[in-house]
Amino acid sequence: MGTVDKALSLLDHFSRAQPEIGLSDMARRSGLNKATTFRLLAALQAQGFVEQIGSGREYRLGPAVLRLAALREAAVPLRDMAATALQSLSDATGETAHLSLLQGDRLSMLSYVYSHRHGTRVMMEDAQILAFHATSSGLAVLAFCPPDMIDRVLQAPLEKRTEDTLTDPAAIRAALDNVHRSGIAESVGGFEKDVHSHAMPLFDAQTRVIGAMAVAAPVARMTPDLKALIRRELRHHATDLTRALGGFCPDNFPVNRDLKD
Amino acid sequence: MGTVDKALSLLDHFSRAQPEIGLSDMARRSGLNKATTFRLLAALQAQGFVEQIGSGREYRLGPAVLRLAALREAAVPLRDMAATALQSLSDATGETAHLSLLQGDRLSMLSYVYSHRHGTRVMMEDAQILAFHATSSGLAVLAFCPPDMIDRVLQAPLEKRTEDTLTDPAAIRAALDNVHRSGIAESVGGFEKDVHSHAMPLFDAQTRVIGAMAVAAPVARMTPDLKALIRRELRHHATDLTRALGGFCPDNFPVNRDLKD
DNA sequence: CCATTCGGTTCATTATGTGAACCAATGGTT
DNA sequence: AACCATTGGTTCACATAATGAACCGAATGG
Repeated sequence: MGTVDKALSLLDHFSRAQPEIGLSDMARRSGLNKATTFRLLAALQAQGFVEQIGSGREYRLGPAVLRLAALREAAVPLRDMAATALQSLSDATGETAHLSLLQGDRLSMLSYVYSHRHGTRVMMEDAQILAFHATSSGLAVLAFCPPDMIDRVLQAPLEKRTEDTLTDPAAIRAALDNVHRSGIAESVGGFEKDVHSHAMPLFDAQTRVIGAMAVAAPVARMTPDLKALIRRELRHHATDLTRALGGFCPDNFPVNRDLKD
Repeated sequence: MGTVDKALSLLDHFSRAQPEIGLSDMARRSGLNKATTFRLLAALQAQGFVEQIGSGREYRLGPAVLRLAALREAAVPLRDMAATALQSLSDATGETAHLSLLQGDRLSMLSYVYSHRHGTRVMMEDAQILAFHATSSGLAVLAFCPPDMIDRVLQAPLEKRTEDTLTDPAAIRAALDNVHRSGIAESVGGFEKDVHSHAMPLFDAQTRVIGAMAVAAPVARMTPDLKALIRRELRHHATDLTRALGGFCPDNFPVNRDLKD
């Protein structure tokens, strides 16, 4: 692995739960030598990607990322488009709609919109990393990834989030086949115990998968009617968004195959 | 310069005017070898910091920065940053530093920090609403507001807080012109009789004004030296905070116009 | 149809990053 | 107060990993 990769991958250890990380801690998490970690952090700090709280204290993400994000948003108004698409999807289904983006080998949540139709709803966490095997979004994306990436993902340890999480590679591959056939991935309680979610992949101009759009509903509220509604709306909104982003569904994608599978 | 620094500094070449940059172009701008540039961009791309538009096309900022920005936002609330910036500004000047935020058509104080250097100091009131025409913060913000908002503010009744408060719309517009030229607004006794304050606007990622940072000193203590110090420090701290918040000064902002730092 | 671009690749050279060991400082335990 | 286990940070001999001139094939375009 190159030096730059190591430096950038340090940034991945920051999360909502761990917004600040000390030097030794960071070295431990990343598996790098402490001296190496220090120099990498120093380089990141020099460019404003991380900063230190006080004097000789922990590191956290720096202001440079805000600047870059603003520029990215100015160049690619994806967030705006996603927001309106999610709003519409959430309105149509009465459930939580969210959108995640594939970044390298990771899938991270970009944004979400709640519906206010019901007193209960599935809550989302900002900028969360989604496991491929445990979420509908993950399955939707993985199904259309290159085979070598699927292999890579499935040979890594697969965390058993709940008792219903799929962790057997063979079972997951079977699920991916299903996704390929219907274009929609489904996960019942794989991530959170009482969440039933559907997801559909999004594609770029080269018909590569770039992320997924999903609807998450409480298991208790799921009925055949709601399920049909969600699948219909999801199909509609996801293909619309793919098109709006200038992307195309791949040839083998069951775009208008049917509406009730 | 280390490899990581070089890689990260590539990202600095993206801007609003140049959101997409080709490989050769990037090599030229950065002064690095084309092969080096390629490998650095590849590393950045692998982590999602840049992405390529089509097939073999230009590079632009990638989605990873969005994720990091979201985490930064969650980890570092605006209030904290304001507090440290104000503390530093107050320490540097020996006077009261405060920060106000534009909320709709009102300017409200977010926080303030006193200096303990002198026995007398300008006192602030929590969450106070600041009149645009009577305070340096108000003038600083108003100067960079859209014209229709300026009109709205100036046609409303303008309270004469002290005998020195500007209430003539024409005089205020003249003051705004001054602010535009120097980037700093000044008010002597306009709000409280013996308060001399300087303020500088803060901007968001869309270069819209979001508030102002200010230093307030007793009129009796103001000397040419102190004034120069305040202007210098204010300029420094305000632009820093704007950057730290991921914002940009608008093009017409006199960022480094004068003042030897 | 030649001349430039472009993005991307190769490979010998060496500069650059690496990590075990080592500080000095801090803080909790006894 | 002596102790031990931490912390963030530094050093330096060593070898890995970055470098850049030259090269490629594919688009451009005059």
